[in-house]
Amino acid sequence: MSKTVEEIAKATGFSITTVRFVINGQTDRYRISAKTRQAIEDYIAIHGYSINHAARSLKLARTETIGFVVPDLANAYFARLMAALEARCNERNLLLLTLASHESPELENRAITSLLERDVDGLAIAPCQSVVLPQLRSNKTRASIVAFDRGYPSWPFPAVVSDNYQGGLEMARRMLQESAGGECFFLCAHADSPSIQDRIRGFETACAESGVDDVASRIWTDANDSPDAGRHLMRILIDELRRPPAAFMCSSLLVLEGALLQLREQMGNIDPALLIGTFDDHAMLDLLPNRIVAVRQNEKAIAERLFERLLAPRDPVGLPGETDTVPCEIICRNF
Amino acid sequence: MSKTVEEIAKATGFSITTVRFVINGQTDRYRISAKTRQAIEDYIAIHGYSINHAARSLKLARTETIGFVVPDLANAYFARLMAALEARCNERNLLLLTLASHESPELENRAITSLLERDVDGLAIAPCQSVVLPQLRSNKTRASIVAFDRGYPSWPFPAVVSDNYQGGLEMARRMLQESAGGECFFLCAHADSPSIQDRIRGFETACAESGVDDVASRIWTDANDSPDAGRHLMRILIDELRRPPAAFMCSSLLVLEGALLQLREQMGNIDPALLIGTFDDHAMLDLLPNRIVAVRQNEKAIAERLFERLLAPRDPVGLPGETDTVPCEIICRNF
DNA sequence: CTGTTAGCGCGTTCAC
DNA sequence: GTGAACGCGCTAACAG
Repeated sequence: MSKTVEEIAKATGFSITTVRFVINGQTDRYRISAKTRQAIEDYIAIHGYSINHAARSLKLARTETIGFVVPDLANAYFARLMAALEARCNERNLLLLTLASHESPELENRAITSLLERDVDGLAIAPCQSVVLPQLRSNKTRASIVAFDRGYPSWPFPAVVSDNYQGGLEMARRMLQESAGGECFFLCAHADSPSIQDRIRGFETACAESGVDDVASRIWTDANDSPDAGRHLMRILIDELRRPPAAFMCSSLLVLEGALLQLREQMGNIDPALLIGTFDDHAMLDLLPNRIVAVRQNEKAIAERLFERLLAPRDPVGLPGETDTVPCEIICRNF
Repeated sequence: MSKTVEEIAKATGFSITTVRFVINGQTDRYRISAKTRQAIEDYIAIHGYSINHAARSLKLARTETIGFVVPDLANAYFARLMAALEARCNERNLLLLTLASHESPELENRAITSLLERDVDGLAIAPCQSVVLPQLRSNKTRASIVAFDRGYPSWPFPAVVSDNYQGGLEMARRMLQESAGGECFFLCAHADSPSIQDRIRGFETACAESGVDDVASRIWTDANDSPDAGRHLMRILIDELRRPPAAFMCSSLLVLEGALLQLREQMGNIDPALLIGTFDDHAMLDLLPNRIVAVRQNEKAIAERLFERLLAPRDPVGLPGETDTVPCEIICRNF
């Protein structure tokens, strides 16, 4: 298997050019005789042909690859996004190169550098920092660059993000409406990220609509997105209230997880009357008896937009960079 | 940014060789003068250097990449495995190319073909079929090939798998011991896969130890691994028993999810006394009040073994292919 | 210490 | 219809 064009040419006795025309299906255009074509096709059917992408890429200065940098694939949202993007890439015979940054600027930079060295044709990044790697800025880089999930204003590239403001707004509205006495807290991790900021603004707007006067006391933030952050936030919230909250929403599933664990640990159980809200949906939420409001991001639509931007020729750096905003879906359970 | 070696040589006035020695840090070995080195380093500090991997790969017939084919990254187990493997690869400056087969033989074949064309140095595959793509068998393929997660006997490559027999055995033992009346059912999806077969054997052994006479009636199987399979299996089980089971275990989290949903739908709620067992652990299981036995596979150890085999030179095909078996961990909740 | 050269496999252009 | 030649950027071997 896996002959090169030259090997096939030698074996069949035809020239490299002829073999190439057959392989590339340009047999009509160059009037290759039917039996020549047949002979070469037969040989390939038996011995196979495997293109050498390194050589092709070197010649064409194009790799047919797309780079994809995500914070964490254990996050179901990013995993689904990757799946959707990979499907698109497959259709166009592009190879998707997925790397994880684990929310570490250093790993993110390594990933980007590595992908640029590999000369990807497009590069989609969910940044975990506001700083932009100089090589990305450079107009020498051929790749179309797109940010997603987090629209840092400092990033001079087009971005594709969920409508986090709308998500926060609608979730908070529903929570405030359902919650006895209109009590609702927001436990926020990774609070410096632009998408979380938008969610907070949505929450604040909903609170204002409902006439909540002390919005600031309703919002509890932590830098890291993790179950530990959720535990911590829930612990200090309970300490402050001297009782469990009647309703709370979380900025991510990880925070929710930690918050619920803390609640159960400290209170002995989770009150089925507790009203829960969370960003990102997860099938396992079905297993809780509580009323739950979940905001689900539309991964397929996001992947679609990303892909379009990735295929488009690279924008000249320096322009503001348009932002595509994709609506979220609100999912309610047990209401 | 991103100059080539030749551009740097031309710009600094030194030869390509000299520039390369500086870049590769072989400046001492070849006694490059300090000021030459400094001049070149200064130039690179300003203008940058980005290696062209396509050219390098073409020359060296080596790409510094590892291919990784998994059924589904939405499965937390594979996502964790990918993370562990990626970490190893990063250490050695290898790029991990991850593709998903979605349990489709066709997509799996596309993925493998694509990675072989890309000339990966190593290729780890969790096969979803017993058939082996001819190109893989061919000794022309340079890559070290390793199977994992599913040890199909027909695959002539080394394999790394969890000790599914032990996992099934220990989980079943614990379940039978805890369950009132020793009742325990096993809901199995993707039942034709070798790893599931091993889990079933473990279950059967534990049943035999406990003197269960009608083991066959305890095992319920489905071809696909999905929540729908879980729902279906639970529905026919309840139909058969004319009551919910006292204890059951599932071959995957997806099956568990479906089974619990079905249970709640049909019974109105999930009895907190229900004893649950499942393969693969998930943090969200913490949220259930039930006693739960979960088998957690050791992703880090598996990634380690995979990586070793991947780095080893390719085995001549035809040999049986050794199998590395990695023990699982049993996690008990609420006991 | 530094420079020159050949060739990896492919796509393209031009000549027969 | 077919063949030959060049060059993409890099590495390695050898020649100073």
